[in-house]
Amino acid sequence: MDAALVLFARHGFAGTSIRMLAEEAGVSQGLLYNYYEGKEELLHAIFERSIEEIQEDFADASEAPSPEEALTVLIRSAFDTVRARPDFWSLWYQLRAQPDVVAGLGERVGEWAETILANIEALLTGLGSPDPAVRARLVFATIDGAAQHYVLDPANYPLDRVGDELIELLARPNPPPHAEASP
Amino acid sequence: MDAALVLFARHGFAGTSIRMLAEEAGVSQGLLYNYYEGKEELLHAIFERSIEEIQEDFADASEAPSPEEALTVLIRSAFDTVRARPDFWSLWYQLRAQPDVVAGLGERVGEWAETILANIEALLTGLGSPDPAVRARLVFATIDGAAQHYVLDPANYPLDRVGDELIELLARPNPPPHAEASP
Amino acid sequence: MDAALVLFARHGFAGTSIRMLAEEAGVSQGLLYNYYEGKEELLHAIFERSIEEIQEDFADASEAPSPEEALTVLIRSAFDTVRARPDFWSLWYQLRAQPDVVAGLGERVGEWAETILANIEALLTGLGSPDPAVRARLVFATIDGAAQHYVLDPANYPLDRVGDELIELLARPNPPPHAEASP
Amino acid sequence: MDAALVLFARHGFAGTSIRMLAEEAGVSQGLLYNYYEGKEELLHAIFERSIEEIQEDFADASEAPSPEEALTVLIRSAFDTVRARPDFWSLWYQLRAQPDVVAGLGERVGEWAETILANIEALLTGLGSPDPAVRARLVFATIDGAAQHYVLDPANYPLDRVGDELIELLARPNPPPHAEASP
DNA sequence: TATGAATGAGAATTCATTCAT
DNA sequence: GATGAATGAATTCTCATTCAT
Repeated sequence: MDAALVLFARHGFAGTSIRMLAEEAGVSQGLLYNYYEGKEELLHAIFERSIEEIQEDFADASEAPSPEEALTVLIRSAFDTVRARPDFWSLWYQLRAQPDVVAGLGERVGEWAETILANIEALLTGLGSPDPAVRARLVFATIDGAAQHYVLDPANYPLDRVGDELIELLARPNPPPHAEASP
Repeated sequence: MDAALVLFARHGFAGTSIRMLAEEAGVSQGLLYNYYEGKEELLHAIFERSIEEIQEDFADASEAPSPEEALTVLIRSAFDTVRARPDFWSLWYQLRAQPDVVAGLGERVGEWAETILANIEALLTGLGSPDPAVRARLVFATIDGAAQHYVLDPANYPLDRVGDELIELLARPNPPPHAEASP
Repeated sequence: MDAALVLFARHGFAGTSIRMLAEEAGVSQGLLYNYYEGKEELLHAIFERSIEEIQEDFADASEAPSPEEALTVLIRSAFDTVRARPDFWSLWYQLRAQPDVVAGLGERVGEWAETILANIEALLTGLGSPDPAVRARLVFATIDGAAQHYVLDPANYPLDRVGDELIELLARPNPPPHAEASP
Repeated sequence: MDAALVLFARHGFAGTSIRMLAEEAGVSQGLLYNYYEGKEELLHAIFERSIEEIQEDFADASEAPSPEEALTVLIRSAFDTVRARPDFWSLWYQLRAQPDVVAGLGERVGEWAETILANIEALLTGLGSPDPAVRARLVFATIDGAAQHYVLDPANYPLDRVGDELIELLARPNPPPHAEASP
């Protein structure tokens, strides 16, 4: 699975052949079929495992004492999971636009975006954000974009500092509306 | 090329066969080879054309009177080009992590990220941003993330409102440092 | 036809495509079909023309005053025709072992070997050769072999001197049998 | 490889398709690619094997006690190898004029002509031949020509008798020059 | 006379997959 | 648990040929 994840991430799912997979893993092609029914099932297995791991990464976000800290934790753990599993995320970013592949991946996949978005929105509401729906999308877009930029160049991308900046900017309690009207 | 772009975006480059391309375009498979040496060259041609179109989309960003407005124009035109060519951007988002594909695409491709990032950074510097390098990455990440979220669901994603929010938040002149210290 | 002959000689008949032929001749592929019904017919035409030319090369062999001179003329004209049309002979040497190609070339082709062999045999009989049938094959083999060696390296092969040597050795009247038994 | 050699010899290299090869060998087309990277590599393998076999055929030529016998052995073993491997020689005679095919066949191929020629020349020098360079070419041409004529019609061509005649004529010690001047 | 768009058939090649061992 | 021989289908690509212009 590790070998497969690397190849899928690098050459795409359709661009990776069984021969490549077997070679990278150092086994015969036939052996793959003792463990997985085919390429799709292997992808499936990778997703099952990765989703569980990712859920662990995100597990403790809800225990934070304040929405502010919860948002901070959420952003940090998002970046942590990207750093821990760049190949998986790279693969996901490639595949998520292909409906036929996503469809074969089970229902849970693809829903996490909605879940995370809803979480962010709830937290922003808790923070008194004026337009939490739109701002949640903004935060989510930033997380997603930064994650990808990191994945494209892990050695140089300052993921932490971008994360801190994002938290600084958006995970702060909003001033009450009337404060804005002050001259 | 239009037919190919649609299929590439939907099924991925490797996941689209010559047969599919010919069928979608309503021609014989052989005819494709009269115009392109193969799938790769077709992809190449799509990129050449799209890059030119995109450069037009971004052409007038530098003529804005102030950094504030320039940044606004840049963000808006980024979202405009995504709205105008969602299939191309979807394809690019799928392919940009595959080094062998990107390598065959010419030098210009892949450089635009650096160019845009540098532009943003320069404008933020002009706006007096405290850490323009990091903040530029933040802005760019947000643009990229939002563009992808839009491309994944163009019918429902509130791209404009996210864009406005981003501009509101970040394309504003920064208050001089001592103002922050006020209680 | 000249262009085709060059390509056929260099890449073989089956190894030469219509596209190559059209390119080498500097015309469109379609135009070829205004003049020839197809690749085979083009080959046919090349053979028709070449056979006529070759028959002219050999025409005056029968007018020689003596078998000795006739054989000399025959050998010389054989080498002359090779020198004049190396591409054709190269092509023929490639194709003559392929029954399906030879079959499509008309009856005359392939018979010339028998004709030449019979001529040589008759002349050798005239010269009093002890075993004209075998010796005719020897002479013919030498002509054929030398012709090919010349065709493979026209710049360096001493075709004339090999011809002279062959004439010297074999196109001489044979001494009457009893002379051999002397001393 | 045996099946391929037969087909290559009969229909030419370019004229033999993978399908024909697979059918003749009684395997699927795909299987061929488990063993050879393509038609060219198969040809390559055939040549590698054949060259080794041929070298064995010629191995003992140098141990002959006299140049006369050595030349006899050389001619006989040349004809032996042709008789033993007519398909290979037929194929070689078809291909040797095609530079691109020969180029892909390794350095050894194509050199044997020079080697054999040099051998013959050395032996003829040993026999006191007046112009060994030219006469060696004559002998080699005869061998080559006769071999091809045999290959074109193995059932009827009197290869042995032609060989004997050649040996009789040319593999004899040359009389010292002054003897020729005797009346 | 000449072109180039177009095609269908076939060639070369890759692929996912099976199975006996 | 592991292999490698084997396959059939699909994929990429080439080819000879046609035809409207």
